[in-house]
Amino acid sequence: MARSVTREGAKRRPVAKTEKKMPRVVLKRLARYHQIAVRSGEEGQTYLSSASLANLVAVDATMVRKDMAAVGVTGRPKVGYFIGDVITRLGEVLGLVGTHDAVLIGCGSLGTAIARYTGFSRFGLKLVGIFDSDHAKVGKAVDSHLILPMEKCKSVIRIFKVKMAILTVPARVAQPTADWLVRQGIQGIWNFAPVDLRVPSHVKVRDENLAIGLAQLLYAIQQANRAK
Amino acid sequence: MARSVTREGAKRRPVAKTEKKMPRVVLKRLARYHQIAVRSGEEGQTYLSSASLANLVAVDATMVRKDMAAVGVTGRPKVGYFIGDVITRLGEVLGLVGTHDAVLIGCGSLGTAIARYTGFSRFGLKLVGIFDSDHAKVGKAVDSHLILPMEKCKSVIRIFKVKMAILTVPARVAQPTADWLVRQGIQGIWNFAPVDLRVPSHVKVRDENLAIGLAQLLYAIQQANRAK
DNA sequence: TAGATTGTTAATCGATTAACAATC
DNA sequence: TAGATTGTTAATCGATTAACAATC
Repeated sequence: MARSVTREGAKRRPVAKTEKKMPRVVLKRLARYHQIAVRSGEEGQTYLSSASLANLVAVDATMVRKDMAAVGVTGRPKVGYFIGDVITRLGEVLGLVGTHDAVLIGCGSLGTAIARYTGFSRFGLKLVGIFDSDHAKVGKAVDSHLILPMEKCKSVIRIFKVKMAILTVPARVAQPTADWLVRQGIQGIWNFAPVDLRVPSHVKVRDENLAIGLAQLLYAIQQANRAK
Repeated sequence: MARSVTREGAKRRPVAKTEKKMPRVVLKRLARYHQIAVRSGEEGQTYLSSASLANLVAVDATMVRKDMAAVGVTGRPKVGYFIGDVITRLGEVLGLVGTHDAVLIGCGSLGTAIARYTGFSRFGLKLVGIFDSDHAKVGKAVDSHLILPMEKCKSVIRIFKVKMAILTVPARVAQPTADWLVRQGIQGIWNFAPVDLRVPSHVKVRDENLAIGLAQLLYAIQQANRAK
């Protein structure tokens, strides 16, 4: 009771709407909106309606409007949302502005694929070094990157003040490597090893567990066949 | 009203619990349990408690028990769940039994990385052909696979009765390629192009949109820094 | 103006958590 | 037996959807 009175009494100040932490599902949609807006912009469109976005993301139009309202993107009745606004604002919210230096650990097939992929530069991702503990790989080139020995990783992180690591090592060594990265001051780990990493709460992890995606697809196919 | 009466009146038959479709979030957890069980088994453990699973998946122990009950895995008080049961039953539910033939379309860096990766064979995934429309790539080897021309894809799908495709083509051609695959009778697409594919409802798609993962990580890192 | 679309509040739905009983 | 752990029902919480008002 007392609490609700307090809340009622307090003046509603115009808080920057980004401040409250977004739930995961919302973030996922926001990232999709952003992606669609970028692509639509490249195709020469200038406005997107909540209905069209909803259609592309397979979600209710009301939710698109709510999401947009939540991040402070305002649309125009009868027209829709201005694509420039969507890209700018969602880019801010998602933290896609500026460059993000990262190290990549593990130059196996997946690691080199990621090192070669240029699409992430759109998000400001920049690899300042790629590393492997296998000395046979050290010195080889992956596009413009030279594979460096793990021994050099520590100083690269320190010198470039790297905050983010991409982890593409075998499952077995993923956790110890992550522990080591955390000790070097890494704040975010994009993990492609099929393990759920344990890290201190100040470190953020995104587990890109591809096997889980495969399992989900196999389940869906199986369901569809069973229904028949 | 009438409906609820009908439901009440109907005898509760012991339906195989798998039949009702699992929500996405649940599936994700099930796939993780399976992964953990496999790994724990390899390490020589024989039982897993709901608490330990909950800890590894960062979820409430009650939910683990509910999930297990939902798929029909029964545990033993004071002991936990028998790892063999967990692997077998979850494998069945997720459709990880038997082999799943698949074609891979697009032998760029990500495509070849996936073609090289052997970890998915654990789920019964078997590549019966890898394809590229770039004739300069055709004939080259990716481990034990030879890159085939797209022109051959149709007959491979027909001859091997392939139901699943892995799509690792550029974003631009992803949708038309998917449309074509659907016409060839493909039932499931594992899509790595950064586009949400539109397919008929009888075709299942898993969008493995890595850029969304990156965006989510960047957001989390940004949030953590802002909080300070 | 009429119509289309955004914006917002209220209702619904479903997933998660809490509490506790059952069981080895 | 006592204790630990599973299993299940009820309460809570939060996300989604529905309804409708506001606006260009």
